[in-house]
Amino acid sequence: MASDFFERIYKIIQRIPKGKVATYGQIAALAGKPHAARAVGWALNNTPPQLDLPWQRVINASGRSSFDEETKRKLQQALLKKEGVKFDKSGKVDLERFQWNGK
DNA sequence: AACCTGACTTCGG
DNA sequence: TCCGAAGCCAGGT
Repeated sequence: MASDFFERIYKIIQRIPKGKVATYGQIAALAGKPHAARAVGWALNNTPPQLDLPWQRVINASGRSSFDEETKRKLQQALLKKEGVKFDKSGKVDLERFQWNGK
């Protein structure tokens, strides 16, 4: 578990400012592995809750929540809305506007 | 080492 | 918009 890759991912996610979002692929790229989007998802799914990571700010390349269950999608959207991120009717985020620039 | 699964992404149809 | 297939990475249900 204690791989550098994970450490980098955690740090990167913690750098995402409130009111902004990032995609799995983007995080993977910042972590040094442009094609490890899936691994990022795996990492998040296995992240200890006590780390208090803003996981809600991580969404897929379509600007949507990747959860199957609607209850979880709603939760994620609710948390983001509270931070100022807006969703359209279909539950999509305007990435052009809310995606974190990486700085 | 091989095989499977997954909070992914991209391309076609 | 929706679905399937292929490519990619890490860990082991």
